[in-house]
Amino acid sequence: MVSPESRAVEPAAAAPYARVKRHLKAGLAAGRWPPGALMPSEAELVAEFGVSRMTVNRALRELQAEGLVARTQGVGTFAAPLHPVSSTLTIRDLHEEIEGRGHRHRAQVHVQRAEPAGAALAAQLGVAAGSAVFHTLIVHFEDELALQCEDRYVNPACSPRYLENDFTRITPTQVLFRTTALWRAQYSIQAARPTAQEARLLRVAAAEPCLIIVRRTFTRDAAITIGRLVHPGGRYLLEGQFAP
Amino acid sequence: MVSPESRAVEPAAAAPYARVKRHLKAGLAAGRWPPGALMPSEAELVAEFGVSRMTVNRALRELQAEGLVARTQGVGTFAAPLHPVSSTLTIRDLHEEIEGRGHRHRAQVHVQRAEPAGAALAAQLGVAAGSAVFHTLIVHFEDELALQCEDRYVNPACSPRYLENDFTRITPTQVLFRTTALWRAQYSIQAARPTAQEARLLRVAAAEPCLIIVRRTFTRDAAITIGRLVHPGGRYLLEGQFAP
DNA sequence: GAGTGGTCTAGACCACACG
DNA sequence: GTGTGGTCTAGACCACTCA
Repeated sequence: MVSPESRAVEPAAAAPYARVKRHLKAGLAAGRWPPGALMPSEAELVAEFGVSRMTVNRALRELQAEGLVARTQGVGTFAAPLHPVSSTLTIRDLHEEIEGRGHRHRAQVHVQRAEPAGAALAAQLGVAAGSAVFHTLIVHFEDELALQCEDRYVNPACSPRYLENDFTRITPTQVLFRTTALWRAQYSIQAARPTAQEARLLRVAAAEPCLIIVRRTFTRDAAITIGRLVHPGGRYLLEGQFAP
Repeated sequence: MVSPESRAVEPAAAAPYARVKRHLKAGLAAGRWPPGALMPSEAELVAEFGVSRMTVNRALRELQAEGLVARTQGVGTFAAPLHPVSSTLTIRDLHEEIEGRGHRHRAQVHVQRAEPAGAALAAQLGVAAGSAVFHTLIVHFEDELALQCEDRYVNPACSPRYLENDFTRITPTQVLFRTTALWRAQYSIQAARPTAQEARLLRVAAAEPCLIIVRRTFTRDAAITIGRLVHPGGRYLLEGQFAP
């Protein structure tokens, strides 16, 4: 029963499900329904907004997906505790990031070959110990300043032609995105000193604090690659945001 | 037309929308529909699975929310480029994290008072320069090993009774979660040397690489708090996962 | 049993993009 | 115009929880 005119009056939240969502979000932000509190049932919202239950259900389902409410069948909908603050961290391709800043990206390739895998590496990549894996060691520069040392091992089964690329023109990340079906990624971030080799390649002091990201990516059943990304401290900042 | 018996045979994906979703996810993982490829339309999936359009629509909408497909009205559904690999990074409350490992958490409170805010800090917290803000400086130990130095400023308007807490018993994070309606968080992560004071408090060498997280949280319109969390390198590892 | 969420349907109207 | 996704409805059946 919403006339087109009334839509024109409030274009910000034309869709009924969005209106319901916005109303609930605003209430949560305002501190009505403190964490754990029982929120209105679907039936109540149906009556309040004069929409169908499916519409209300969609609003609540999306709030649940966003982690703002918790729902239990047979019990009700509750304001989420908000405890585990999960943030979205975007790891962009370095080339895009540098060019995005209007600077020039240059890559220096130090290693690009197949090597027999040691036991630990073979286990991590899920290949037989001693079998050949691809290895690249590349230093990325932003306007002549070393920004990242990228030491990467690739499972040949996932990207057989990996080594044929010219890594001064395309980054390993880009290659792997294009040739494999990424399924899962796992990473850890820590601060540490670079290895002697890394310090030399990055042209920093051996004691320079570095941000070290170890990242493993997988298809559904196999490991694609494991990479160690070393950034000189102060030259790199990971940034993230979280908004409900 | 799915009989109850056929459900019993495959309990893993009883719900039709989940079956459609699973089918599409599997196809994406298998490399059918490479990034950018046009995927089946809603009408085609309706015919293929013998379900209603709303059901198919829900499956596709959820895949879109998960970043696996991109949809454009009037055009179609496409396999997502997968380019911006966003990962979910969970910053847990330190107390829970330590206890979760079966260790003991102890907090040493060095500063707990109101202070006049300098210009820069006042601007970040959105208060008048020189007005009082709450300041806590706390070192967190895991079994007598310093794990984090937490230097935090709090907007008094958001948590007026902040200073009344016993921070050896409850962490600032917990207090703020309970007393404010968190709305948005923004953080940056980098590797650097600790300040002289931080090194002393953490009992590490001045040159020890540290993982430094600067985190600001906001309600909808005001800044709640800004915190600088310093972790001695090697004693802390941020971990994250990304799975479609 | 009453109330809750979980899900599905069959049809509908709309906005949009493209040839 | 045709095909696409975006959305809504009115009703339905089910599973679950709690008193």
